[in-house]
Amino acid sequence: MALDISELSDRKKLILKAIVEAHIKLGEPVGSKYLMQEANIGYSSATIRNEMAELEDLGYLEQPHTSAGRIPSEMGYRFYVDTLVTQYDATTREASELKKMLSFKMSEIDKILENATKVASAITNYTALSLRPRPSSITMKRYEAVYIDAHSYIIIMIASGVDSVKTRNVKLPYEVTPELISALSTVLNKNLLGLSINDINISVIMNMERELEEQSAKEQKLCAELISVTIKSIYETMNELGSEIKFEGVNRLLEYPEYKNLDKLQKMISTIENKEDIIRAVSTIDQSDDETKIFIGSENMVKIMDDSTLIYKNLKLNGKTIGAIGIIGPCRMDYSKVLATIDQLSEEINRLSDIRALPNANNEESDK
Amino acid sequence: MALDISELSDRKKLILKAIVEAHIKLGEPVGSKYLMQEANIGYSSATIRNEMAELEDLGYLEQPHTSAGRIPSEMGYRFYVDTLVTQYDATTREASELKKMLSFKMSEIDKILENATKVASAITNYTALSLRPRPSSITMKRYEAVYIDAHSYIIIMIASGVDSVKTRNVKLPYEVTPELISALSTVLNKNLLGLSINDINISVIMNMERELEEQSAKEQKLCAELISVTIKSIYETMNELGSEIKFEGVNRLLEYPEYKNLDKLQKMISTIENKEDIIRAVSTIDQSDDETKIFIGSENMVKIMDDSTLIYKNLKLNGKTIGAIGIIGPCRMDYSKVLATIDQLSEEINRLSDIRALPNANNEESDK
DNA sequence: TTTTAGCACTCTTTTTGTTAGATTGCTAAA
DNA sequence: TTTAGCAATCTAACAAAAAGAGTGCTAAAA
Repeated sequence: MALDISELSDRKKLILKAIVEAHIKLGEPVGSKYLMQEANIGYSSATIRNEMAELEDLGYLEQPHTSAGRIPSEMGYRFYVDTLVTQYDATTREASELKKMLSFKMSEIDKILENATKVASAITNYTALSLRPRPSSITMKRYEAVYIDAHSYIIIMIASGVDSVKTRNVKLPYEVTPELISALSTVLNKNLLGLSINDINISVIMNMERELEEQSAKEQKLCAELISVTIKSIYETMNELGSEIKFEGVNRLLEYPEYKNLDKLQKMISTIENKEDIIRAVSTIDQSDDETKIFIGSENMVKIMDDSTLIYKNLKLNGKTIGAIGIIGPCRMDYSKVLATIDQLSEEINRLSDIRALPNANNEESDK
Repeated sequence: MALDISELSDRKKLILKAIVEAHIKLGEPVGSKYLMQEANIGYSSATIRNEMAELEDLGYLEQPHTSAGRIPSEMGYRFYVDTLVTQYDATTREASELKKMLSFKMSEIDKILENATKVASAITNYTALSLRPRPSSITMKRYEAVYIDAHSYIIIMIASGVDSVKTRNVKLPYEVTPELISALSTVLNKNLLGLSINDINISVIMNMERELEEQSAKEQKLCAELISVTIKSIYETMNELGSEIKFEGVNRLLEYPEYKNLDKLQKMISTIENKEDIIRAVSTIDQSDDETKIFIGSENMVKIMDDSTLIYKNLKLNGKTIGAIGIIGPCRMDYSKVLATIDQLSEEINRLSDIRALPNANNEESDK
């Protein structure tokens, strides 16, 4: 099955491309007669038939049943996107609309991702998703511990690069004072700024315990415990921050006949609702990778998502990966349009940095 | 059509009840023969037939077509839940499981609601939803303003009753100092504690402006603007806090034949995805109401949700409404089970207050 | 008077059969 | 090497028939 691309003649490529595009357009198996008449292939249906038979032997096409036309196999789609897809030419109208939709009152990372997802889903008419950056790449640029009462305080964390603010409520089985919490603030900022989840090791923690002890003049055990629960909270927050996934336009799935099969739809919606599977699938992708990734059908994807394609790209802002955006739909997807939309979106977001630099009077929410 | 309940003979009630329950179980129209054999009604099918014909005349039953059995009309369901439903006797096993699932490491309101929704969906096998309390009933017990840089600061708000913490990032077109932001903190806490969204009026705002001016010794215009954007953020946060709605188990919809109709399913999923419609529908319910509300079919519900039932109940913790929980499913719903589950859940949550009172070592996240 | 058995009638669902249409693969001719 | 033509295969669509379910009504039984 592992055949060189060079094995395909130009005519085979032409025919394969025509079949994939016709199938994307119509959603039905395409036959030799249709190809001869509608696609501009200068051969008779018999010739096309022969080529199709060979393409099927090679694994690029499939035949649902004897008297049906051919549909592309996963391998066929893969070949199509890898070599044949002609870049979709986003019309100027669409591009400017996209820019308008995106630039609307945004600055905070969650907002950008949310909006990008909405725009992507609206323009492509497929289900879109967004992901936060991986936990390992998240660092904080500021910590703040706020005393609530003798048995609880709040940690506020501001993530670097993006203005995302997270808070966490910590309850304690022992008593603390406002002074101790304030000292905790100082220690956190002194020791943890810029550290990622992997950088926070025992020696860092030990050091923090010692410093808190010195600063607060409280007993060693109390300080150790306070640092311990605090670190645990920070750890959990960083993890969560790195695995948020959001969907937009789930209902659009229903517009495509491939999900009219309720079993498939059921599985797809479960996958979307549970999220973990998709997060795991996407976690294999290098975060600094600038390429648009395409997973067709069963290609190392979540097993449940056979027959579906995920197109996925990391988003950068000021050179830093702030997350990723993806589109999910049937294998029979308008690849050129989706690819163009995703590329353009990521470009526009990159360009947003200029807007962000300007101070402005909009208040932006930080959490939701 | 507006007939007294007293008009129904006991036998009619018996038969109506049997029909509703059989239809809930089977999902199909039920006929006289089935009732005679399976339900324990001591009459012949002919007698049952006569009664059924009369129940149909009275509006309690419907006949999809001549040779089909009867299905309950909305009015039939309504009568069933109002008078006939025998309280589902949650087995001890189920009850204890429920308690176990609920009590797991919870204290923060979001967690409680999220968990309750999951449990409700899992036990009933329908789609569950949760809502936050209405904006008008939300007050804050603490404000904290944290200086970030000359052009931005963060407001932290802690909602009363529940430990829900919200933060908001505010960007400014003019410069501020740490001292000014600290003064802002003081002013906020002095003036806004315990005030709901409706209580914050012009005179409160004017007073805050004056106090901030005195405290910070900054120029009047700057103080006025700072108060203004801050109030705007607080206002938005309170509003958001009061209209959060979350769903769990959407995929379960697909298990019921009434949603096999893709059109209906499509509408339902859109409704769920857009949320506003449901929020609006539920907003009509008195928040202090302790009753379990049942909306069957077209009864003053979102128009899109014809053929579906929403069961809905406010949740209280320490006597205060902390939100609400609901179940959505087909009209043909296992009412007794759903009602029992919801009632039991709300009771268990009420009882959680005891657990909450104890200090404990768990840290609980506050935002997500 | 109330209940029930029986039966004709209606409508749906399932089955079966038939036909028309689509598409292929193969063969033989161009 | 390409193409025309044709038999073979399969599906989709339609129609007709049969089976099944349930009712309403009538007349007999309790």
